[in-house]
Amino acid sequence: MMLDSETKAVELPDDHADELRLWLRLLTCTNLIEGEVRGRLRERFDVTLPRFDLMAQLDKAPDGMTLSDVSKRMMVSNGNVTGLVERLVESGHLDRRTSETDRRVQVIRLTKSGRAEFRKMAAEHQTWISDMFGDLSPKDVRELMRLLAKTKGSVQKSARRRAGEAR
Amino acid sequence: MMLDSETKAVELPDDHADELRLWLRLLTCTNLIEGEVRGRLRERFDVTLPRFDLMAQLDKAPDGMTLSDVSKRMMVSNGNVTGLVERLVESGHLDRRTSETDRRVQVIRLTKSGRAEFRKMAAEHQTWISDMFGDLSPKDVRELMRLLAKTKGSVQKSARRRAGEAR
DNA sequence: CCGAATTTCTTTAGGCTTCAAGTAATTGGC
DNA sequence: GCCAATTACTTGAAGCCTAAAGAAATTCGG
Repeated sequence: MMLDSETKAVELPDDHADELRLWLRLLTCTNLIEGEVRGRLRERFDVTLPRFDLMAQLDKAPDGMTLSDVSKRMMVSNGNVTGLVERLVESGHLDRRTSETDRRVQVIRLTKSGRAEFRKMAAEHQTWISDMFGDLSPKDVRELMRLLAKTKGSVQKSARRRAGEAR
Repeated sequence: MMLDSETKAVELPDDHADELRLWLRLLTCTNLIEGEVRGRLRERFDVTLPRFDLMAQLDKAPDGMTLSDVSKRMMVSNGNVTGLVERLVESGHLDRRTSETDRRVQVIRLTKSGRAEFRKMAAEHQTWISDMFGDLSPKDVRELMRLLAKTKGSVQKSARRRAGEAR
C-alpha cells in the first residue's frame, strides 16, 4: 500500500473531476493537431504520420539507429517498427543492414533521397505547427512548456508506482 | 534545423523551433497518459481504450446517440464507428435499433449491464487520471486548462484557414 | 410529384498498432 | 566450454483507423 509522505492538509472529498477534464482537453488538443498534421502530410506529400515520425527520428541520427532505439523513441511496439521499416525500405526511403558486431541487430538509416524528401517535408511541417500555435504568445508557449514538463514528470512517477506494484 | 552537411547550418530569422518543441512535448505527454490508461484498462478490465471511450460517450446520453453523433464526438471516421459498435453490440454492452422516423439512422444505447460495467471502470479510471496529475497544484491545473483552451481555439482557427483555402 | 442533392451508414483496401509467442544471437555464471 | 537467461527482432492474430466508394433513405427545388 502506497502512502504519500506529503499529506495534504485537507483534500476535497475525492473530487477528481478537474483532472479528468484536464485530461480530456489535453487529448482533444492533441487529436486536433495530430489530425490536422496527418491530413496535410497526406495531401501535400502522400505520406502517413508514422512514416514521417520514423524518418524524423532517423534524421536526427546520421549514424543510424537500431529498431529497438526507434521503438523506444517513438513509444511504439517492436512489431510495429518491423512493419513500418519494411515498407520504408521497400519504398527506398530507408537503408537497412545487419550490425557487424551483433547479428541480431538491424541498423537503419535514411537513404540520400529519403533524407532529401524528409527535409522538404519537415520544413513545411514546422510552418504548419507554428501556424496552429499562432495565437499563443511567447510567454504562453514558455508556460505551456513548463507545465507540460511538470505533467510528464508526474505521469512518469505514477507509471513507475504502478510498475512497482506489479512485482 | 541542420541543413545538408555540405551547406552551412543556418538559423533562419523566422524561427519556429519553439512551437515545434511544444508540439512534441504535448504529444509525448498525451502518449504517456494514453498508453498508461490503455494498459490499465486492459489489465484491470480487459477492455480497449476505444471501447471505453465509446461507452463514455453513451453514458452521457441516456436517450442514445446516432452513429454520426458518436463519430463527431470521438473525432474518428464513420466506418470506424460502424465496426466498433458492431463488436460492442456483439458483446452485449450496446443496444442498437433503427430510428422510427428516419430509417437511415441507427440509435445506440448502453445496455443495463453495459452501463453498470462502464460505471465501475469509469470510477477507477478517474482515480488513475487524478494520480497521474498528482504533482500538479490546483493552480497548475487551472493554468493548463486555460492554455489548452487557447491552444484549441488557435488550432481550430488554423484548420479553418486551411479548409477555406481548399475551395 | 419527380429527380437531384444530401445525409447516414456500410463496405473495402490498405495501413497502423498491440500483445503474445516464436526464432536467432549474445551474454554471463559455472 | 556449456547452457540458461537475456536481448533483438519477427510473426501472427486481432483489433483499430482512415479514405474513398457505394447503398439506402430523406429532403428539397421546381
